[in-house]
Amino acid sequence: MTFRDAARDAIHASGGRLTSQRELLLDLLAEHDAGIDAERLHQLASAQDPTISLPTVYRTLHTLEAVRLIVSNYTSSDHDRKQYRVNDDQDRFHFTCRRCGRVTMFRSALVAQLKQELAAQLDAQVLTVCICAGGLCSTCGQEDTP
Amino acid sequence: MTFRDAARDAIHASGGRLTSQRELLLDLLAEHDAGIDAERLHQLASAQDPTISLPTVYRTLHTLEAVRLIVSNYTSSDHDRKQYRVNDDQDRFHFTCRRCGRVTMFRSALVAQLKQELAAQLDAQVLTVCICAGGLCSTCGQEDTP
DNA sequence: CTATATGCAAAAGTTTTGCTAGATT
DNA sequence: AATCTAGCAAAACTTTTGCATATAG
Repeated sequence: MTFRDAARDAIHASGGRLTSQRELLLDLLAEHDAGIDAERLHQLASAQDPTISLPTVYRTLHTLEAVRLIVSNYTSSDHDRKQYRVNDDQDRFHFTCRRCGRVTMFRSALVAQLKQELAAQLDAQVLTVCICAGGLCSTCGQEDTP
Repeated sequence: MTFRDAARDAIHASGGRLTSQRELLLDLLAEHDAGIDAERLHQLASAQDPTISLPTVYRTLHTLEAVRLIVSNYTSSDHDRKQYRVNDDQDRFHFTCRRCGRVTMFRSALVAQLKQELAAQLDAQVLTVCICAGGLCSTCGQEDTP
C-alpha cells in the first residue's frame, strides 16, 4: 500500500474527505522526506495550484498530523518554522550551525535509552522527544574569527 | 559573590549600564530558578514598576543572555514560549504532559554522552542541546479515556 | 557630557480563526 | 442532500524595531 493509499484510507476512516488540495499536499510531503515547512509547502503547492491558500496548508497539516500520517517538530532552538514530514515512526533530531545556519539530521541509539530512562524516572509514557542541538559545524568551527 | 554582583560586573564589563529595570529583572530571574517566560516576567516586574515595558524585558533578556548571565530554551515541543533562567551551567530538559500540560524538569547523564556522540558523528562543536519530551504523566496515563 | 537604555507605538513573522461559498461523499 | 473543506481576510500571539526621551557612568 502506497503512502497515498494509506493516506486516503486514514482520512476517510476519520470522516474526512480527500480533496485535490490534500492530494497535492500529500504528494509534496511524500517527495520531501527530510521535512518541509508550511510556507515552502505552500509555495510548491501554489506552483501546481495557484489558488491554494496558506490556511489550507496549515489546516491540512493539522489534519494529517491528527491521523498520524505526518509528524512535525522544530529543527532548531530558535523559534523558526515548524517542519513537517511523513510519519515513518523514526525519530530524527537536528543540529544547527550557529554560524552558517546549516541543519544536519542525526540519529542516535542513545535517544531510545534516554526515553526509557525518562519513562522510568517520571513514571510516564514518553510519546515524543524533540532534540535541537546547536553549535559550530566542522567547517565553521575551524575558522579564525569566532 | 552574589548573582547580582556578578551580574553588575558582567554588564559593566560589556559596556552596559545597570538600570533600575535591569536590577528588578535580575532579582526576579534569581527568584525563579526553574525558569520564567518573558510575559510572566513582565507581569511580575510591572507589579513593582508599572511603567516597565515588554520590549525592555525582551531587550534585557537578550542582553543578559549575551553576557551568559542567563540561558534560555523552550520547554515544550510546541516551542510555545521561551523560558529564561539564571545560568548555572547545568543543562535541564523538560517533559510536558499532553493531557494536563504539567511540565517536569529532568536531567540525565545520557545527555552528556549524546552530546559527545553527536560531536564525534558530525565533527562539530556542540554548544547547546534542547530536549523537549511529551507524553502522558503518571496521573494522566492511568485514566480511562485516552 | 555622551553613549546606552527606556517607552511607546507600530511592525514582523508564523499560525489560527470566522465566515461564506464550494466541493466531496 | 448533508457535511466537510477551501479561500479570503483578518486576528492572534510572541518577539522585534524605530524613534524620541531619559538616565547611567
